Amino acid sequence: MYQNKPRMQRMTKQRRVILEILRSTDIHPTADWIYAKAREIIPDISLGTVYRNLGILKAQGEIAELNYGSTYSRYDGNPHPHYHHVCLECGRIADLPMPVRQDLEEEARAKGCGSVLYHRLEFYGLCPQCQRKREKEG
Amino acid sequence: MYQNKPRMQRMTKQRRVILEILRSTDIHPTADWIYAKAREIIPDISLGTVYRNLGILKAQGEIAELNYGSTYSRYDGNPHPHYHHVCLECGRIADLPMPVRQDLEEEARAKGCGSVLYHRLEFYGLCPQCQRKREKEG
DNA sequence: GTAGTTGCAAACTTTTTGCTACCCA
DNA sequence: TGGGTAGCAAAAAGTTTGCAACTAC
Repeated sequence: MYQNKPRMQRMTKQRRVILEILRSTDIHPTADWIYAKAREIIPDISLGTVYRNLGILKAQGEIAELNYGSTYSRYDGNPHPHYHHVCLECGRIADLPMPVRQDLEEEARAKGCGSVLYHRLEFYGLCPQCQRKREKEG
Repeated sequence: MYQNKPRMQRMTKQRRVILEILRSTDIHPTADWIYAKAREIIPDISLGTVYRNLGILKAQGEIAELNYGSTYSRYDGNPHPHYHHVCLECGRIADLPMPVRQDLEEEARAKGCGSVLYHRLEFYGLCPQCQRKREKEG
């Protein structure tokens, strides 16, 4: 939705350290946490560099970002459980008319990672409009 | 994770309008969009009021907020598809060792809401640590 | 050598909050 | 009438960006 994509990449010390930090933990850290860790190794690394590299690594598919694809929240007037389709092109979010699968929660509970009160499921792809537009443009 | 929860609630004109706007659309709008719509009805409503009421309505379970429960992004060093468990108490995010269900994508595609390239599934509840803590505290 | 990258700092965006006046129950 | 709520504006929090110096290839 917003990202820089230079043509060629360089493996700088900063980028390598950020990637190593991210690969050596499973806590799904925030940019700030990564920044603090990185400073233990490169004391004068800047937060801007951390963000820039996270963006590049994400664009390369080396890492994943856990959010809704945007910096702001969206609100849903329907508080009952249901699934969503999110368009990667225009950001449109649509309700999906498919039944909520309670059996997924059973399966998750069985893994012993804690209690499960509810779940959320989102499908990412192109909405019908953007699909059509892409076909026309080739 | 952060929210105001007054004991008693009043149904003000502002709150009613915000709720009506949210219930009368299916585009899953942002706070700003709701603010613009609300101003057509209550010209001097403020953005702060919109945010405050969205928070209250959410706490009451009248509406839902579509984000990760926090304002910042989290990063995952593992870019391969997998599911997460999010703790509602401490915010911890854990990887779930369960297989990715491609059949869910098939089902979603069949609904005709667009193409589906991948999906995301998160389970919300208490992590083992917070579960134990709650048991001890009664 | 050169184009991508860095640190720094300022800017930007979204959301929260302090305060006083207000108004719903 | 009292306490939750509104508007306003300033602050906070997270993220992005312009720029000159630097560096990996």
